[in-house]
Amino acid sequence: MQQVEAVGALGALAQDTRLMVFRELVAAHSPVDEKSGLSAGELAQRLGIGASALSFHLKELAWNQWVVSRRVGRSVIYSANLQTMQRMVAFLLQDCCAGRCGTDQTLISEE
Amino acid sequence: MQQVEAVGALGALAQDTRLMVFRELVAAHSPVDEKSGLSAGELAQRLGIGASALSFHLKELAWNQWVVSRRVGRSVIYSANLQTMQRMVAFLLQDCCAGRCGTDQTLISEE
DNA sequence: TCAATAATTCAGTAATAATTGAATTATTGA
DNA sequence: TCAATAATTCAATTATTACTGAATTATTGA
Repeated sequence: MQQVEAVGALGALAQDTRLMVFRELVAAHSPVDEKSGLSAGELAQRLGIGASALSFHLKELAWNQWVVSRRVGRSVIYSANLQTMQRMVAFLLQDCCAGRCGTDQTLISEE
Repeated sequence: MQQVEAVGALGALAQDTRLMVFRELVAAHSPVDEKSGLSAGELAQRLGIGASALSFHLKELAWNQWVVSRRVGRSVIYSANLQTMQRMVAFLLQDCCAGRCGTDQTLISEE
């Protein structure tokens, strides 16, 4: 990850609605179940957000790779992309303690 | 960590200058050396930022617990607070996969 | 104490971002 | 094909945020 990408990604999460959406999708996540995730409508209902606003925020999250989407019939299913978390933490701790404290190892458990 | 705190903390890092500052302090970090850190002036020089703007951004980082400061003579020394990173990742992955994928374990190496 | 250094606060300006409702696009079932 | 459902885009408004330079506060060495 690079600086500009990191600023964008952090900004994408730094918003009340988007953070709620992301955490809802993290909870709904499954590394094994291909069908895991929540539709835009389901998210709107659970979190009490207008469809328009939600769509705006989902776009922001998707653009910054926090979520991925796929269409299933009339619905669009969103799911969390946990790899972005790994890459973000690795970026933030790059050169930590000038490399002397070993944080460059794997930071979150693999899927 | 709670939602409002997390939104604030993420927003604090989601800015070009502040992210540079934080990463500079992460690189300068040391878990053992009590005197580790960089003065505001040193940071301003290294990153090419005006003193006024830097002060504004450091305040934001400090408020959100990404950095801590201490006065040493005329200088104020800033250093990264890595515990906030741990707390943030734990918050973001809370209930991950509804608890089935074990990310709730220690996420970054202890200091 | 006084000049110099280090850092922060303040005021004004410019740019960015979130929210709302209406309009639009896409997909499906009858 | 047509009405209904799901989601996104658009336009306008409001609120936040970052930056600059000047003024202020704190600390030290001569």
